[in-house]
Amino acid sequence: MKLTELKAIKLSELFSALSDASRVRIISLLIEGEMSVSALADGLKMSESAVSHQLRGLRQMHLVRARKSGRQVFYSLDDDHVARLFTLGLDHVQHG
Amino acid sequence: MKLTELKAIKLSELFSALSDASRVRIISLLIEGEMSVSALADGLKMSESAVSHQLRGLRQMHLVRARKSGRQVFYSLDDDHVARLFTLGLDHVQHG
DNA sequence: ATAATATATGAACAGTTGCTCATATATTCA
DNA sequence: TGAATATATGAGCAACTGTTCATATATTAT
Repeated sequence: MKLTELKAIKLSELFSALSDASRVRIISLLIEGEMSVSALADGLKMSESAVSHQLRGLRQMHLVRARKSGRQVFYSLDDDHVARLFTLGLDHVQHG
Repeated sequence: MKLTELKAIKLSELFSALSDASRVRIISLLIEGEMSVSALADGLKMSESAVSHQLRGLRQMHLVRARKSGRQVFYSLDDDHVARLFTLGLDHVQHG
């Protein structure tokens, strides 16, 4: 399969979004449903700042979307490709 | 989905293996079939040293396997999870 | 208005990454 | 044996990453 350099970069950027354990754990929680920044921070025992920084990256990659409600912001997965990549990868890690 | 820290790390390591454009391009060529280091270097216009360094990482992640023949080493994808992750990701990049 | 809460953001810093260059190892050929 | 070829590896370095800390913005409550 011949890949243009641009597509190779885009593809690597997509995988980069999942290339950190903190982000993987964030995704793993969001698979259950939307969650606020502080709920994520609590659940992952990370600082809210660190979570917020990571969410920004995930947002920019269109892997998550934000919904603001009052002073909270609820994040959820942007589309099902994300969950499919996640579970396919998990498959490889667990068995393969 | 509750992930242990260990699985989160393993999963992020898997995605890290695909988080660089050079490695993505290597995988894209290996999807066609096995290829020697120098053929990869030629096809990708990378130095053989750089390709070899990247192949080592991919080998350690069990994404590619090596077959030695004479003084050449032919690399191929280690299992089909790799190709599936690749094409699913490409899907997301092209449409989604 | 002021204070409190939830999130976002910038700077800075340690750790990591991917390359180049030099060198080492392994295999083939003369 | 010695030279040539194919690949691997280590050091070194510039670029990137993920966190913390301090601060900013936005919303709600008093």
